Amino acid sequence: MIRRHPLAEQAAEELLRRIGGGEWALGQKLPGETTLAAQLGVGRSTIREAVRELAGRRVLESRQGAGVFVIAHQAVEDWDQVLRRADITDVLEGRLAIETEAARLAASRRTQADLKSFRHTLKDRLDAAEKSPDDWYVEADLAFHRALVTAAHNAVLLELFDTFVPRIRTTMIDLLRLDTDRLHRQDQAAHVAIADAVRDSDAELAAARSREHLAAILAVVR
Amino acid sequence: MIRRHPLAEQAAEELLRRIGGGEWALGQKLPGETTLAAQLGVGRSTIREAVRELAGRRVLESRQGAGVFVIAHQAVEDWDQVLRRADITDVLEGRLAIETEAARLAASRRTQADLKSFRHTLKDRLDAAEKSPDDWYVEADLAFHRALVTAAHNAVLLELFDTFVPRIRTTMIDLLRLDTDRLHRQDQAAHVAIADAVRDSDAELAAARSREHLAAILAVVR
DNA sequence: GTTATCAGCTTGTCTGAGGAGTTGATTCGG
DNA sequence: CCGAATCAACTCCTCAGACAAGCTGATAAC
Repeated sequence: MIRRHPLAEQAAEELLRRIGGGEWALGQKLPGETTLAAQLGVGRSTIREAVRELAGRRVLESRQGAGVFVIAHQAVEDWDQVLRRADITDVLEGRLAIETEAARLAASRRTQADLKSFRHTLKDRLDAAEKSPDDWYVEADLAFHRALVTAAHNAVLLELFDTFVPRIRTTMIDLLRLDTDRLHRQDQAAHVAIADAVRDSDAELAAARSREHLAAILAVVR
Repeated sequence: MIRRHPLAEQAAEELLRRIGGGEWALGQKLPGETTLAAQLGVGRSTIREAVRELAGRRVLESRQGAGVFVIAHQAVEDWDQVLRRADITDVLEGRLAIETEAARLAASRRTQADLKSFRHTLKDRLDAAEKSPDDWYVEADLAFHRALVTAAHNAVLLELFDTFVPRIRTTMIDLLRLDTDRLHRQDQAAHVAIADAVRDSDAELAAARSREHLAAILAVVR
């Protein structure tokens, strides 16, 4: 038998499986360390580490003197992982939802600092499009989009965008490998157009232009 | 009443602080367990539990014989917690972004099963609006909205919606306490209207009606 | 120059001991 | 009979020591 995972991790997975299977109700106490150790055939410290791991994942909570309690039936969604596994089209549609709404809000909330940030990131993006390697260009592109979402002044939308970024980044780089220069330069105009609509406080136009731009990317992938 | 954190938790927080502070680069090895234990003035098993906790939070990774390595500079975003702390207006704007896009997509992707689900949840919602306590009504309302997002057939949007639900649920219940019956009955028409637009495959109308409905809720909060 | 070996590191696991906190039954006072 | 104080048994928490298992880089052998 090959053991690629340490015992403590295996024990954690076993416990998580049982918890998910409803063996213990929410808020209920698990058997004691010694009992669990005997049940799984491992030492006490191994069980303790397994419990610690699940505590880190916000599934268990241990209270000295009282016991170990279930506080969630499954691990919190690890969004990085969810996004890594999701279809890229689903991810891009999610991005489209977030960013078009952000563009709409930004049109009515953008500050002078936001507009300055647009000018900055747009210039960087243009420079990068002309003479930088793919990954730099993608970074510059994402910087502008992040500035746009920032201008919406909505913490939740910004956190969502940041969560999406890692997956989007790798996708964009992959896309550029295939389609060498079609996206690069003519895209700059689309980005400027979005920024202009936000500057002019035209919410509908900003949203429409964002949608159009992101739909174009989506079309390439599909 | 002050809650005394166990040493292992304190050690984990200290390590997380140092990692976030950039003391060790991504992928770099931490000092050995014995070294860390001496540094923090605790036993080796305490350090091990701290490392295990951070491993559960996907910040550290330990490889037998090699060492403990940094795989992220901060803990993954716990979205439940982010949403709990965020302004409710920000949360509702996020929901609006997700759901209007979902309505738009649903209009072109809805299946017969989705339409059946609409009829079901709308009926439940009507019943609950007439004669059920607040929390049941909220549950019925959310069930319809979830059916709508499900009909978009996009796993990311559905996960996002589910992430938002806990926070939205408590907010809705709070709202109903204040504003006893103004929202209840007249809202049913708005929900039916959304479902009809999706049934008729009118993407723009479905999105517009969703936006209008959710903006109304947002207006109450603001 | 390439491969084999191995000493010295690392983490993994178990055990025993004692400390600290919680809980529920028991006892005591009214 | 009821409420409060007591306390024993249970729980998790921490430490120390021992040994196993795995990795790494230096050294030796070819």
